[in-house]
Amino acid sequence: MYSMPRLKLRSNSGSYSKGQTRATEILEAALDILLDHGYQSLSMRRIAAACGITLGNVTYYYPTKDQLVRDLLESVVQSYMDTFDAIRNDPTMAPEDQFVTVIRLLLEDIQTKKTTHLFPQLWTLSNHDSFISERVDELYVNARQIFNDLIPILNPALTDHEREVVALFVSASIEGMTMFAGYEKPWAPDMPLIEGIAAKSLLECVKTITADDIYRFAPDRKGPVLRNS
Amino acid sequence: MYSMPRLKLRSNSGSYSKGQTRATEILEAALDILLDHGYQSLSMRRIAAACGITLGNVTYYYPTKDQLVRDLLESVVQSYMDTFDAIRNDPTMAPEDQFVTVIRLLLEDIQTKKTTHLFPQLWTLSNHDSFISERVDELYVNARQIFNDLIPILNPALTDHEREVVALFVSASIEGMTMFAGYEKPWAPDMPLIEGIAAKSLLECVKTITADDIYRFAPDRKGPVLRNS
DNA sequence: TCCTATTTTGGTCAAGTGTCCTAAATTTGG
DNA sequence: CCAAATTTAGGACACTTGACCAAAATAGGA
Repeated sequence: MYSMPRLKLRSNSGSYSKGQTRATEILEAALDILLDHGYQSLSMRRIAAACGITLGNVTYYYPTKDQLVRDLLESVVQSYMDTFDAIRNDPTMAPEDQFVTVIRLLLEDIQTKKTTHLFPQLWTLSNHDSFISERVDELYVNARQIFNDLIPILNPALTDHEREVVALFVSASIEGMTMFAGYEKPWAPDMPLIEGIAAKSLLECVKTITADDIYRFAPDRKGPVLRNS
Repeated sequence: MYSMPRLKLRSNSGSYSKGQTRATEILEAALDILLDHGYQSLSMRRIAAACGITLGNVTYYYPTKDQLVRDLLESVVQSYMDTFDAIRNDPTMAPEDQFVTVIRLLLEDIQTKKTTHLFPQLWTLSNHDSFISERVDELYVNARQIFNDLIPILNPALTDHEREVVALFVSASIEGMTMFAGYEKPWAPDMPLIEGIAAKSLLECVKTITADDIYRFAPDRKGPVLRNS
């Protein structure tokens, strides 16, 4: 099983060893507050208190709150990306089984407090902060990569663009479960059933979907401009 | 086409006509700020400024910010519920066409600024506010009702519980598109293609899914406790 | 018109926020 | 062990926030 580290930070702050650990300690505390009490409650003083240090000490490592949040976000994103890369570079099963396994892995991760509480925050912040928006986009591009690798094997007839939209649909479908079957959500007990439905439905989708299905509601054209068949 | 009114408020505040309009004016302004600048920026003073009135005047109608936010949420939820009810009580098409039409309607609504910016906020607030959590849950129960009505027609073999989980999967899948193909999101231009994929995939899912598929990953039992066949 | 209930103003209050600064304490390499 | 670099403490600053209150202005029915 793949486990997601909480944070993966390439911290440049601190030349003494104490400074290194302190810098990560601050980000860990900030993440805890973010998950447990929301972005509203994330203040420099609260972070300092959680670390048992002084406000001035926090600002020594992260002069502005904006910088702290950005470093935190980058660390979080990096930890997810590392996991995705590990999965993608693991050549084991048949494509269909790989596809189903990844879906189940993502649905399992959704059930963690970290993912259930963090990602809606990121989606919200993305709407009004371009820096966060760009980082989150990068993360999802990386997350979809594995689907973009597998779909051409399962359904060679699709064009590149069609495949990317299908990969987006699969990924977004899974993300949509977060608010309903995530950590302590009403449908969390039914996650095993949801996994079964998602595995069957999404695998069937990528295997049998055709350009006719995809462009059924496209207003201006009945098919793609270019086909690579 | 069904249009979603911005707010549907059963305001009890104000006995004079001026008070009635003022109370709605305040909620409208609050919603605008919430959509345009996020919950962070939603302050009593900013609301007052947007209405061109005094801070004290806002607190006269909504003594606490908490009360204002709750009234706003109830009004927003009510506006969506009214729309869902209208759709459900509209007996027009064949079940399959109804199913596809509802999916497309929801995906269209996702593309509005209101829905794209409001719902991630609600999901976030739900994680740390039980009042908001309960209201949002109510809203989604109402939203899934139409799927729970249609699925038994399209697939009579499912038990009540299986049908409800399938309805959840369909609804959650659609919601998941919000962050990727919503208002001004990267995949918004591909929404027509996503509609085609969703319509084909989700209709196929509800028509062909079996208990064997659903319980494929359920650890303790191979099938439901009770079948209503 | 007048009188009462409602609406609006303008201000104060304490609490909390991010940022900045100086001096003390601590760590580390030579 | 010492000196330089780093880390920490503590405080101050200007600012925003939600809540509160008394008095003035307005609205609407009699």
